[in-house]
Amino acid sequence: MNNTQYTLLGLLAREPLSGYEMKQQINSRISHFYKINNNQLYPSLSKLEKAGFIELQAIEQESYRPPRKIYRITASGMDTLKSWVQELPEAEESKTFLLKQYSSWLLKPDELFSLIKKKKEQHERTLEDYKKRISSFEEHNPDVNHPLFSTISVINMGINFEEASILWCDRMLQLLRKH
Amino acid sequence: MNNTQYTLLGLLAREPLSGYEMKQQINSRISHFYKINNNQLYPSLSKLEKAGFIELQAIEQESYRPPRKIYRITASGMDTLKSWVQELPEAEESKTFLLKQYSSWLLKPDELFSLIKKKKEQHERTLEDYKKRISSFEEHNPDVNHPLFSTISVINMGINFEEASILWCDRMLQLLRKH
DNA sequence: GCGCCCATGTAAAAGGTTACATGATTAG
DNA sequence: CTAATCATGTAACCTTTTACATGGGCGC
Repeated sequence: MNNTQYTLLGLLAREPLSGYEMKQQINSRISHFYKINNNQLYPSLSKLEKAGFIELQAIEQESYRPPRKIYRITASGMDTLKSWVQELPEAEESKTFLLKQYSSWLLKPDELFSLIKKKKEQHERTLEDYKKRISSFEEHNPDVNHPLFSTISVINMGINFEEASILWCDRMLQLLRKH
Repeated sequence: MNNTQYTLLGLLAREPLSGYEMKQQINSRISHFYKINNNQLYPSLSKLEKAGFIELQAIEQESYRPPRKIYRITASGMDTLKSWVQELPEAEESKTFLLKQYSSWLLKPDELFSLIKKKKEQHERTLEDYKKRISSFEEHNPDVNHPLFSTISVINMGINFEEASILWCDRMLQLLRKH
């Protein structure tokens, strides 16, 4: 099981869909951080079906058009998806975290709360690391055409990302405290 | 030529290095967004050498240790790297943009300025897209265990990222205006 | 008539991960 | 005596990208 297969499960957890519809949803709704092509889609569906995580619900035929194979998720697929969502990915796998969050509605509020708390701590550690690195350069004020200029600006981008992530975690934790 | 090969060129543009040293630098300095392993490293070095973008500077042998092959970048390698850095990657390739920025010191200040301006516009477009999407859900205040809750929180994460990126672009543009 | 949409799928290639192999030295 | 470091490299596998194939209907 990989990100692609879990992503398909995540869509089917919301509603039954055909392969074609899943591709459309991925390439529109979550296109800013994930894309899929036919060669990942159709073999992945076959694998998920063989593993018993999804099953054919119906084959729709609309006159002249090619038949649409509508899949639905099974109970075992739901369980598999849920335990994947619950695992905190490594710090550098930001894509994976986003994909998991897309199915975070499957978790109990307190499960989601503790997951995001761990996520926040992860970002705080990375932020500390960046700040340590940049502090050793702080005195220098390098010219634009010195390598150090790029080194510093890349670290600054990292700092901005980590701060944005921490902000998001805080907002989520606040929201979840109300429940 | 792929990200891995350009990344190696980017390191050699700063100083001559052995393959082992390149791996160490990647897995420490820029580890938060890029990693490399032996099977990418050594074949890539061979390819870069055959293409004439890098060349052997020396083979250092320190008594008992294995010999170190020190590479340096060629003029044609420098040109290739520079034109790669100058191309704005697609919006979803944030990793690639970071890798390019690591060698942004190669560009003239006004070249870098216009690159970052384009980058900022890209993020503003994506941000608008996210805001449009979320506005259609705004009235709803879904329960934690409704799929819409996850949809909204994922879009919110996207908004935070885009805003952080725009902030970074603004800071860079301000810095570059001084030059 | 040309290209796009629908809807499934496959083939080939490129890119990336994990694990292994060598062999001397040093730190615990 | 075990594990780690230095330094190169290869083998096997998994993932991802690009391109192709079918075939009716629709817009220009």
